[in-house]
Amino acid sequence: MNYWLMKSEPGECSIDDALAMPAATVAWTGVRNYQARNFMRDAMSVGDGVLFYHSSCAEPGIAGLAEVASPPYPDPTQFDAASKYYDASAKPESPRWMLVDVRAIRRTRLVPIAELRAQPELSEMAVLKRGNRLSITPVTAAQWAVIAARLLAP
DNA sequence: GCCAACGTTGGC
DNA sequence: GCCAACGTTGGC
Repeated sequence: MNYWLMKSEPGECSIDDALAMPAATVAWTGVRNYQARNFMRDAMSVGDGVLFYHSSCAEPGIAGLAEVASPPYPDPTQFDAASKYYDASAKPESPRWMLVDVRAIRRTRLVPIAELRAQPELSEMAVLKRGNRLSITPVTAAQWAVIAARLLAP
């Protein structure tokens, strides 16, 4: 079992949007970074824990808990000429972009990035590293435990 | 809107 | 394969 932090712009898909979907599940479309793709394609397993993070918004931070809900499969938006994620070089017989489904479990209080930075135990979190731009980053079991027990406890 | 940081592109 | 230019991310 692994743990991940996945960024979503709430204007595109917030934790509440995800919870409102059938089975509270969304296909994680639109990732166009190879490192992030490789995490989904090669390293994720169904049931992995996910911190649902709101980015590029007024209050960036952890907004909910989720889990990986499918094996990897081709991102359908890469083949859709009408999509902003269209990739003309990707063909159905040779897909370039893979994704997983993510099932939202619950909304949490908003844990701002500044609060994460204030936790010494989280100083090595990939998402907090200087210059980080990855939309999907690994979370260690120890980091997950700190967040779950201290920051997200009722 | 600013800007640091980093990924990608493409000429050579 | 190098590397400058460009584009994107994302917090502030």
